[in-house]
Amino acid sequence: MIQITLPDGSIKEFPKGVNAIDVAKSISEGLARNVISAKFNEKTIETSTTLTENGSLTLYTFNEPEGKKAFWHSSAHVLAQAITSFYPNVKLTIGPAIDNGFYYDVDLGDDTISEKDFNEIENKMLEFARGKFEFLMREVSKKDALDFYKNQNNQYKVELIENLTDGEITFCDHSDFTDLCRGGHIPNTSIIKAVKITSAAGAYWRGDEKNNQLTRIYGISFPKQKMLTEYLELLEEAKKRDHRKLGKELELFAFSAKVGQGLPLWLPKGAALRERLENFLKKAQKKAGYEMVITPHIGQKELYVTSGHYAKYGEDSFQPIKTPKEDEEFLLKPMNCPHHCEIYNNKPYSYKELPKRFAEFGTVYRYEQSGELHGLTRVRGFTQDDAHIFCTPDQLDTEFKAVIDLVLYVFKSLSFENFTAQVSLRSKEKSDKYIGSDENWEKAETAIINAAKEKGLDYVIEYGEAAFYGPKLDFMVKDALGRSWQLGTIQVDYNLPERFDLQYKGADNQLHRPVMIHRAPFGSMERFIAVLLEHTAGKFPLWLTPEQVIILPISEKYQIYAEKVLHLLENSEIRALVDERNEKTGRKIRDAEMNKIPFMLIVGEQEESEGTVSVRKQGEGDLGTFTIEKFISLIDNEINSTLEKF
RNA sequence: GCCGGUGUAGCUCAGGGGUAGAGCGUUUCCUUGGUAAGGAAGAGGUCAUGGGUUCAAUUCCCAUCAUUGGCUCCA
Repeated sequence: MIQITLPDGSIKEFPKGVNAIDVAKSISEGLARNVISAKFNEKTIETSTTLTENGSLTLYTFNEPEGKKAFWHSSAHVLAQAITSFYPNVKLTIGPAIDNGFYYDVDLGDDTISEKDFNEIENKMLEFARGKFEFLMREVSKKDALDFYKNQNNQYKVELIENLTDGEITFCDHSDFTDLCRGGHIPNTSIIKAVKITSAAGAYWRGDEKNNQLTRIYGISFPKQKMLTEYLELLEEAKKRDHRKLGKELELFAFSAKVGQGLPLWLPKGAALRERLENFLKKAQKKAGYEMVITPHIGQKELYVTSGHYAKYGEDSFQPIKTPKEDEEFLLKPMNCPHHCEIYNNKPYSYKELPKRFAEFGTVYRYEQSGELHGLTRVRGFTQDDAHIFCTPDQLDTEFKAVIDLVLYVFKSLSFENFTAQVSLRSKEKSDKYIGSDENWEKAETAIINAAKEKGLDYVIEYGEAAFYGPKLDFMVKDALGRSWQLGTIQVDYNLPERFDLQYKGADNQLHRPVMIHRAPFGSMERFIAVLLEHTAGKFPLWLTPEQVIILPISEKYQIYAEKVLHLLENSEIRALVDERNEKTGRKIRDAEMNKIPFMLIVGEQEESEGTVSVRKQGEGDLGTFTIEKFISLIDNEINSTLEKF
């Protein structure tokens, strides 16, 4: 007998050789039916794996992430089987489960797969799934494994196996299909009831663009048809929140092929929205001791040679601007920091004057790869809510934490609760990507990690995500489709102060090197507004929204009263407009609801005679009759309750 | 930049080798109304751009541009 500890702490005895399904059966038949994956002593196992020693066992159904992973990983095997049946010469590479589904990277040689083929792949997968094939793991010697794939001329699997240790190599068989596999499957293929191939895309072998490009086939599968339908509906819903669609509908921004790709045009409503966001941050920054500065959009090439940007990005960037004077070259600024360093260099500083905090809504231009451009989230010209703090090494910790507070304040004011704090460090390998000494890097990395810890941030560490001059603390927020975007960022930099020879005079009457913090709570106005649009589905907080109130006269007779109400609201700094169209009230209400204007004021005979307004709240309905003063204070209260002071 | 998809009216989209359609919006007229679409008539398109094939191209082919799903990249 062996003792199995279950997640609730209970210990049960079983004969040696039981498997996860047997254990599930001992709990309930229903659980046994739904168990699709298991973990034994923190190791993922097959549900059929025989257990021969004491240990703790966790059972997973499709409802748990671990269950989904096994389900989708197993589905990837079936996908590979289906692809192989259509393209016998295909070379399989890797096929993992991902957050939403799975993919398989394959080398199709001269063949191609397009959307037209998805349907028959899905049908084939379901046909195989119905065969109720078990996933059977078996150990294979390194030699046999290599021979198996050398026979198939599959250099990819050979490369994978060469990096594995003999004795730890396993194959998985189901039906007549075999794949190199580490394990973690569902009991059999018949549990896969619904399959959707979602897209096909190019992907480089091992993620390196110097390697062959493979075809990546994405799919998702479910144990119930209904779940697939719901998933597809969810995707449709997410599309409605797409900032590109909302930006067009709400007339916030636009692009023009003539102006150029990745260069957004801000329309009146969008520009006003952006201005309000800027003012919001300026106010908080003023309290936090920042000083606004303004710098030009271009700078001499030499400036970026000094900063190191030219060596790093020069080739792949907007090329230098020439002037009639020979050898004179300017670059569009890709960053504000070099300019701010020169502002610091404008005069000598005593340690008593530090920290200096220079802030600027600085527009920068970066030649992003054409395939990387995406709505407002990835553009070629954008405005950073940038600031650079120059401080003594002693002040670094306090300053860094103060910036974290500011970022958290900004996020809270805009209801971004689901962000991830990411400590972005150097990659452990490719060190030529970075400038500066190891010593400085270590100091900077330690400073960031300590500050994040002390502030109680729930952070993750990502290697290889640092900027080339220093590590970062990034605040990541997801868009409607679950893609992560970096918004706020704080970076510690010991390098640029050296490159620009920044100094201050210390208490010892000696010159010292200041430390620099780069920070942008929004990240960029463009990306921030994009993610904000997707989060709110266009229903911005009242203080931010372009039009707060729309006045709906019941007929043309009440137009004059409507104008009067409008002026009263405008006098109280409320953004309002009158719907003076020749339409019925029902129609005006519908349009205002669709346009997501937070408050509708219906005015007719009754309101005119009483000097009141009839208030309707978007998405909620009739609130009753208010005097204008009372309505104004309703608005003020709502704004004050969402927008705390910094 | 690479691998796919897409580009038709202001917007969303249908169509298809013989130079075009719907809904919404817009304009005009009727209607003057009370909490999610009142009625009628009209205007509006070099079918992204440039080549090619064809008696004939918006439709097929190629290129370019833009856009889009990924990959790579992201100061």
